[in-house]
Amino acid sequence: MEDKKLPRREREKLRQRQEMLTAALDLFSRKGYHNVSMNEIAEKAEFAIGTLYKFFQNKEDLYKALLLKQCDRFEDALVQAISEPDDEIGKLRNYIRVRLERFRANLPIVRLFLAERRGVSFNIKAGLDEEIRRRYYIFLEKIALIFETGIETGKFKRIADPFSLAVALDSSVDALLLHWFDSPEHLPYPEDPDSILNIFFKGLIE
Amino acid sequence: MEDKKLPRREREKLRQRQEMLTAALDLFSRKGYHNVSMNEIAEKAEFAIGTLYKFFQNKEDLYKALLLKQCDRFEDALVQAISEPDDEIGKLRNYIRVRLERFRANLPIVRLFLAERRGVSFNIKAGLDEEIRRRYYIFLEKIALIFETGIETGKFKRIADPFSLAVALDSSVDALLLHWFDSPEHLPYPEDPDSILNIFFKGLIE
Amino acid sequence: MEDKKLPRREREKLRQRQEMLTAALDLFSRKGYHNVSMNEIAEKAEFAIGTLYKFFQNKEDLYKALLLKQCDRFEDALVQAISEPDDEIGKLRNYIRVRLERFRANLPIVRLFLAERRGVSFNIKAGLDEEIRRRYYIFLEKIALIFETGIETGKFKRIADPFSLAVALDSSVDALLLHWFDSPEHLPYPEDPDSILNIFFKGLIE
Amino acid sequence: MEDKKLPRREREKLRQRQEMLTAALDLFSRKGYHNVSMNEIAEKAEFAIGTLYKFFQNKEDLYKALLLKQCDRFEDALVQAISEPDDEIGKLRNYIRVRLERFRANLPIVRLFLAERRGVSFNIKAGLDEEIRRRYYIFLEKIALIFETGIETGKFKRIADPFSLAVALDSSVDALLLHWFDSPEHLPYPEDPDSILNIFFKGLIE
DNA sequence: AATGAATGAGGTTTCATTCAT
DNA sequence: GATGAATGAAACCTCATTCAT
Repeated sequence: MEDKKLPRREREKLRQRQEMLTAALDLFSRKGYHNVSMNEIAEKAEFAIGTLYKFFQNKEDLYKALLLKQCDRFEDALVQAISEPDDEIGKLRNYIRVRLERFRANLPIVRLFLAERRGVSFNIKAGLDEEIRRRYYIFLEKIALIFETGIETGKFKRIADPFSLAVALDSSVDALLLHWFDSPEHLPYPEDPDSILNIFFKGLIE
Repeated sequence: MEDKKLPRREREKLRQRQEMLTAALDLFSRKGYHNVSMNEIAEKAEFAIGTLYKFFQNKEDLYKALLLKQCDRFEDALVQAISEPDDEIGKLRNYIRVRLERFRANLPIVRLFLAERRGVSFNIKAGLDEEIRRRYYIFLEKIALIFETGIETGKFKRIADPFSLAVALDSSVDALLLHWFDSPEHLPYPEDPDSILNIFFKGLIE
Repeated sequence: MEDKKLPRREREKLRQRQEMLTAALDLFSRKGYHNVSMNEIAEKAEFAIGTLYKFFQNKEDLYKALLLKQCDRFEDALVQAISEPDDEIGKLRNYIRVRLERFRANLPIVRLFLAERRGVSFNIKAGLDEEIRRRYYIFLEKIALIFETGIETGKFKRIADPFSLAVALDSSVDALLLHWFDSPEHLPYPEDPDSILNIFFKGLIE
Repeated sequence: MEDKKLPRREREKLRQRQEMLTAALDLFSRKGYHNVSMNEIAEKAEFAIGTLYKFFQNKEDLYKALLLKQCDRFEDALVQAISEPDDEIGKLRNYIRVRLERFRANLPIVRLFLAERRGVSFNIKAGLDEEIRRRYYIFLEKIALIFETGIETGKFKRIADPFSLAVALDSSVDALLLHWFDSPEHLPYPEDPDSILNIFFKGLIE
């Protein structure tokens, strides 16, 4: 990005911060927040523990920075997926496709998110889960808007309120992908986003 | 139940164990496994720490007992809901209704489950998450069977494979209810199971 | 002994105490003082833990009673061995023979003694080790007396002061027997007390 | 020694480790393994408990390091004592003299060894006692070799097998020195190694 | 600015002992 | 008198955080 414009010192610092976050991400996603020590992270990142604390006030802060950064990347990718000039069905297809890609590339991180989003907000005292849920809600509204538009333009039937549809679709995508990746033997591989979308498009009855 | 038939000593022990589990459930579900200490649980349950260890071999054991017990209760209620002599649509309605009831009564526990079921489950070394996922999978197959039967008897269209339908329905119910309870202002209250079922029944298109 | 004369109640109590001591001896000698719990002893003796505490004020007290009782038995056997109407050499032979018998029958207890007698008096705050060393010293003087008499009657040469001889003989018997029992492959079996006695009788030089 | 050549940091670490071991030795030898807590050791050594654990993985590890280090020092001193160019009698004299010195300087440690070597060794789970007994056995064989050589060169009579002689001599030295130091009033002070050696050299009879 | 040794609060767990029944 | 459930002090050990170098 515009890193080039920063003084060398600043760029160097960003690079170091990045290395710490990368090490932390790997460890957290494999072992969980409480089973990773700051020393472990420092060692993997090849910095002294003191240096780690120069960049992040404490363990929680590091975890928070890590998740929010990943959150950004996911959001960016998904928002782009549903922003491309396409009709509503195309947007939903794009959204599912990007979701699938992200799952494949980042299953460990995805699990971290799900834990924060759904569960007990294990891990952290500060309001990280709040923040993540808030952003998640904002994203869901974007999906809801697709349904809304589709309904208003007559492409979709109004079978439920748009936000509920967004929640249902999104959670189904999550759950189906998790099942596919956890136990591939129970489900056919979703080569095609439509295999998921059809569940909502076709209707079971009539 | 039949506790009355047990000798007084045994009944007393069960009651104590129950009090410990109740205290633990409350704490675990609010703060997460790693942010609750055994001393805290003992104090809340108003027992000495040593007494806690008389009833549960260690912290993990306590957590496991807690979750598996709740798991049993949920399963029983849900299996009963889908076993009543009813047609496929009726079974699904019952299932959603019972789910909703359970959510209302036990939101904290539900969060614990979701954490173990979905992600991370970094909470525990032993294979508790495995066990819970295994049981969850078995339950999903029961739901899948309802779809299967419905399809074979011509009540449902075969818009996707039955297990995928089960996953989608179940995760949607979870997600919708969580949203309803977390932020009631974003969604209409699901007075009627059909408000959820219709998402899958009607079909968005055509 | 004169148990018969005691009232039934008293005899019963003695029998119970005996059972407790037997259980404790087995456990202590196999696992060591600190690796045996009072509950374990109570369970093995088939009494309630409270009953154990009726008989012995605390764990230390139990251990003390146990060791002193065994001490008595050993002493009695050894004192008898050296009291029989025999000359000095015969007495020493008897003494070694009884020692060997005791070793064979009670190696675990013997180890407990040695620990208290030689070592750090691990185990116990109270002066158990003092008491045992005191009694051991008294016994050594009896052995010393044999040497003394033997010297005065011209049977033995005065190659060292009698108490030193007693210490040397006794510790050698201990050490040789321990070696024999621990690693039989390193040493010939002492079929005959003289194989030990000769070390002191014959003299290496001249 | 060559500590001077080590970087300052390393020397500092060694010094700290030494202070911890010294504190631990004093406490263990006075109170026994199970009656000393890690906090106690840390406090006596004037370090935080965490620092103690930086140097030793756990309590057992500390105890082990302590004993094996002392073992080395003793062995070195004794092996040197019997390696000097001297005849067999001279070697034995040297050996007893060094033993006596060590006793005077390190009675507490000696007690720890005796505990591990002789009995119980209930102190520790890991095979520390095995290791110590193994090394002790190897040392005894060196003493036995002196007797063997002395017998073959006609200096000693073959009054018993050489290993038994080694065991008897060594245990007698131990026992006599322990008695001298514990209760000086019972025995003459062994100014001269020969006062012990004569017990084995002269022969009581004939 | 970077380091990493030192810290010590706080976690889990055990077990000798008491005391209400 | 016998019981054994309940107690809680105290043990071992970890790890987030600080600060002198």
